[in-house]
Amino acid sequence: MTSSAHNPDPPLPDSAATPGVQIRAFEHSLPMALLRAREAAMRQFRPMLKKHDLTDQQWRVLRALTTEQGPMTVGELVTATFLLGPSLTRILGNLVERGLIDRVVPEHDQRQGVISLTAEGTAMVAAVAPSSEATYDAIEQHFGPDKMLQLMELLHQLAALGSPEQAAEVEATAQKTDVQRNRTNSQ
Amino acid sequence: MTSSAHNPDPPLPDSAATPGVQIRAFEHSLPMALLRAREAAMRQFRPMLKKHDLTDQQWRVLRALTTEQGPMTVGELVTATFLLGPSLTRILGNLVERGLIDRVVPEHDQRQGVISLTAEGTAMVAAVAPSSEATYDAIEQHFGPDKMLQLMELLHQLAALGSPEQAAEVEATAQKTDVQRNRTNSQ
DNA sequence: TCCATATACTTAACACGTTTACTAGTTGCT
DNA sequence: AGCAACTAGTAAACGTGTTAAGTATATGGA
Repeated sequence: MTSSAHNPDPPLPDSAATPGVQIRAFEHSLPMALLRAREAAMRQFRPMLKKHDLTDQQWRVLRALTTEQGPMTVGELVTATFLLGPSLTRILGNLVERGLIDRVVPEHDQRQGVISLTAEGTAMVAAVAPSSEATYDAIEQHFGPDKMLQLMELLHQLAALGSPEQAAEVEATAQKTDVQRNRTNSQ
Repeated sequence: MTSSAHNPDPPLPDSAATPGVQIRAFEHSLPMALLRAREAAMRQFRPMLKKHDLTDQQWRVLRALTTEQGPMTVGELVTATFLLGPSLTRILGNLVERGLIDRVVPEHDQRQGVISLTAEGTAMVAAVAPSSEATYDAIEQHFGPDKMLQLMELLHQLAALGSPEQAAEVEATAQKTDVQRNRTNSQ
């Protein structure tokens, strides 16, 4: 298994099925690399969460309620947990049913829902947190703390491309390139 | 803890809700950082895919059939696309219905399904690929080609932690740490 | 030959991701 | 006060993620 220096295949190999179409292999796909890396990381956490019957996302909600101090509105949870509204609605419903969180409607704005941990929710977090932190540390230790810092920094910078302004810029660049490609490639 | 280089806030701030529980903020969560970064990247691709009525995953399947030359078994597609079997079953059903792929059962092993692109599927790939490549290039250009290389390398290394052996090692380390924590932390 | 075991998928069930449309409550303007 | 515009969250519909269980075919012995 000499996984050798690097890539044994050329960046954009021609395909037998569609000779004219150039398309990069998955090894060179950024979203794919991010997906695989995340899966590798999550694989370390999931068994532990499963013991407590928690999904990744349910755990994210409980964590957010612990980290940010105290109760939060649904909207605040959306940004804190990086979940979409409709997903969060379902997750909160589930967690309320299980008695891990409470939900109240404040008088000053009856549209909102304010979510807080119950005693049971707090106990659940206390039960899971140590293993969760231990897993983080283990990953960091095996991967290398220096590389971990580097990686986190790059990821944060990449995530910034998702901001509306930057995303628009990227798209504009892409469309220019796309047109050029079509000019040289088609016919 | 080597990670004190440049973080403005302390690694593990205490929480008001649960004074005893130490838990890191999402900014220091690797899976979260990976998720955000991937979302930022995918946000650039999705509008284009949507024009052709393709989901990320459907596009992954078409790409795999183009990149790896020619027909592939369902099992090969599972590893190539990093999709799970049950998801792939549904996706293939969808793509067959839409006439983008064909499916045949080889005589030498009637359990398998062999998938190949139809002419329409090939046309679809040809229609999408240029924009897809243009988007890759635009992201790379805005992020910086040097940083992109660095990031991809780190991601590949991190993904290696997902291999069964390495994952087991990490888990062992985590459990040791977990026990220590419980010894020192709990009452 | 026969049968236990393994392989290659598929089905089923439940949870989340994503988009679109909707409802209820709030705010601002007249 | 009265009504348009906005905000917070939910409902619905469709597709994927994940696990467990099921089906059909292959394979390796006894």
